[in-house]
Amino acid sequence: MRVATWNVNSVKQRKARFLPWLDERLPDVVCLQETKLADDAFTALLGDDLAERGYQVALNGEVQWNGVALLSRVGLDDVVRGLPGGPGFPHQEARAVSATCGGVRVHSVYVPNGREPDSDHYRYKLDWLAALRDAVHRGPEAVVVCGDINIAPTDADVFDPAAFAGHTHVTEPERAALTALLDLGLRDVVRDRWPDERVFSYWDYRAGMFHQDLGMRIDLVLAGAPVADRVAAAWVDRKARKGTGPSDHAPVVVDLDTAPDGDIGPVVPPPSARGRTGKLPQSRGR
DNA sequence: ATGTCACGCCGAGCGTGA
Repeated sequence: MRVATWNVNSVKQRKARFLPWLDERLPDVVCLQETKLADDAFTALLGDDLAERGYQVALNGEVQWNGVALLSRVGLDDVVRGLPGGPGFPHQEARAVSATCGGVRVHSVYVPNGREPDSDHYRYKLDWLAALRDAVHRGPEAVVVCGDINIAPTDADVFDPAAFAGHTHVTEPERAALTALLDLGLRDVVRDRWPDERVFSYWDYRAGMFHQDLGMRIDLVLAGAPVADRVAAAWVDRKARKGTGPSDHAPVVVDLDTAPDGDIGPVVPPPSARGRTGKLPQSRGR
């Protein structure tokens, strides 16, 4: 089972990059962040394209900012939108959606940026992370938290720690909030796979930062032990950051080996085995 | 001192967010 997460920075602006990427990488589960689109507009934009490819869709979007999605072709059950009891700014924003896909509880999250240390938005970020921890804590051990976490776990996850001193994404309270989440038994599977490599997932659009590989690793896949033990590959898809019209984030891709009991969840037949339209039933999720 | 994008707004360029 291939799980991918990608902050697309507007799915409307990214459609021409997203669909070819989907057809090349063929992920079974896709977590999207910063879709920047209300749910009806998302469905109008991509509903048919995703149904043709066998994906069910769970959405939590809003008109202008934020927005997350969860796509799955290995089942999409028990969808939860948002973080129950989570904080707002001031209202609850569209930053989380979760569902059970192929036997794994999958969370697609877009953690608040924090803007400036000790700002209202920074405190909101810490509160939001605490609510995420609570939600994961209440759920099963077979869990994966995927998304734009907006925290560089260590100084090795930024191109120059000195350049980030006093800024968000690297402060002790943010890292402590991430550690509290990891302490539930989650593992940062990309760092586990590449312990000593320079691995970034985000590069500012400005100043040729990508070209110089001056980035940060803030898009993470955090897996509970039953999932982390199945990781066969974990990597950042830098190719998706190249060329024209990219997001400022690259996708993170994780392959899971077959579960110990051999249950890989519902299997979607290939297009040739489908009906005349090549389409599968749509998700009933809004 | 954001070398960039993307958003709404309603018709262009500005304020906001990252």
